[in-house]
Amino acid sequence: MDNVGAPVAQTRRLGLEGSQTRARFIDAAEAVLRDEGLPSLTARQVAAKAGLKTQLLYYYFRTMDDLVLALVRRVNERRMERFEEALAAPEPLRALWALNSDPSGAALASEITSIATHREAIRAEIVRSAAQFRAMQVEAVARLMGVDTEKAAGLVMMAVALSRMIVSESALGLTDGHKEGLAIVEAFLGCLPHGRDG
Amino acid sequence: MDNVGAPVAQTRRLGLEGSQTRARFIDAAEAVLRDEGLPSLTARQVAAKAGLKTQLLYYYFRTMDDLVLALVRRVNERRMERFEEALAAPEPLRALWALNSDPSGAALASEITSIATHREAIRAEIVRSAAQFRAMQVEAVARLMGVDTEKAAGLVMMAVALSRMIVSESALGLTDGHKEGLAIVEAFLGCLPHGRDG
DNA sequence: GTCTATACATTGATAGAC
DNA sequence: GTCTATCAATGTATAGAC
Repeated sequence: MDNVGAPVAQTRRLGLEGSQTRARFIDAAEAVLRDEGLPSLTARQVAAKAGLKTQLLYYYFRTMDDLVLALVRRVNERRMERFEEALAAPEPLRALWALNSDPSGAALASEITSIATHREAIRAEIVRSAAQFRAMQVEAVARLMGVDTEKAAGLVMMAVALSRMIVSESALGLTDGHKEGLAIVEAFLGCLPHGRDG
Repeated sequence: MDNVGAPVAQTRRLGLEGSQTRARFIDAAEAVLRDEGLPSLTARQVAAKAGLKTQLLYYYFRTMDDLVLALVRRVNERRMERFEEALAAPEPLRALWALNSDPSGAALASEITSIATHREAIRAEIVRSAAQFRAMQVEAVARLMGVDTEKAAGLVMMAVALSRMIVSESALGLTDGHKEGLAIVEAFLGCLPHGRDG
């Protein structure tokens, strides 16, 4: 009957998941990660971007890793929502391509991949959500294009790889070969708009 | 006749470019960037990896940005050397594919892209060398495959994008769709080995 | 829920002795 | 060329008042 209802390994209070202030910290973390990059994703810089005190961040998140984890989960949730919206669009394949070609989403995805590569504590969550999203895209492409899963998997790999590279290079002002690369995707996907490059 | 041979805006001494100790710092910076990522690319961690004193780093490089710039230049020089070697190989296209699929090279390229995205002072050098390398690959592929420059540019974009994504995902233990994506590249390149995934 | 105050490690960088 | 000593700024994180 000892310690009934008492937190055991928790010394500090924590804010609730539904809190709006908590969401502001996640918003700020997303903006910092997208605009300034992983090395700038620090408690002080996130708090500054949110217009809140640094110490308040630790009321809502036990550690910085917890904040990053919350950010990763929210990015994935929103991506899933946008994926469902794309499937419901008049031209789902074109909408899926647009989703993958969104510069802000691609920048975030790139930074999150970087986190997965070097931060073990967060890697599993990122890998899990990436695999889930990939599988959903493959299934959708197979259905929409009427091809088998293997063919769809190859097409998705190619389209995602190409769109990521084009977006990240475009952000650097490097556009050589983009038009030509897209021509190949278009030859495969058939129904995509021409002349697109970002 | 004033200030002949005297440094004007330089308050601190600097080591020579040819120095072996300088090279050790660049080696260490490369290892840290590849293995630990950009946030760990600090003067102290680089010096620790090199087995040298942190302050000695500032004898060879005015700032950390100078060290990163020197690293970027050296990575590019070595890549050019490996590119020339690939062209001289018995099967140049296969050798070029292997060069682009080298995990250690791809990891470095990914981190360097991240630097280019967020550090203006270094971006120009990275973009310049990337454009140069891309142009050389396109020219080589056009010649080796007997296709025009535009077709070659598209193939290079696709192959580079796909190899980068496959390498970076493999490092995370994510291999879904890799086999199928490579099957498409192989259909285009024809002479590449089958079943490769790294 | 938010604040002040604080502890303590690490950061980039410099000065000057040897 | 390498060393010791040092700096202000920033990093994560905590304690406790309000």
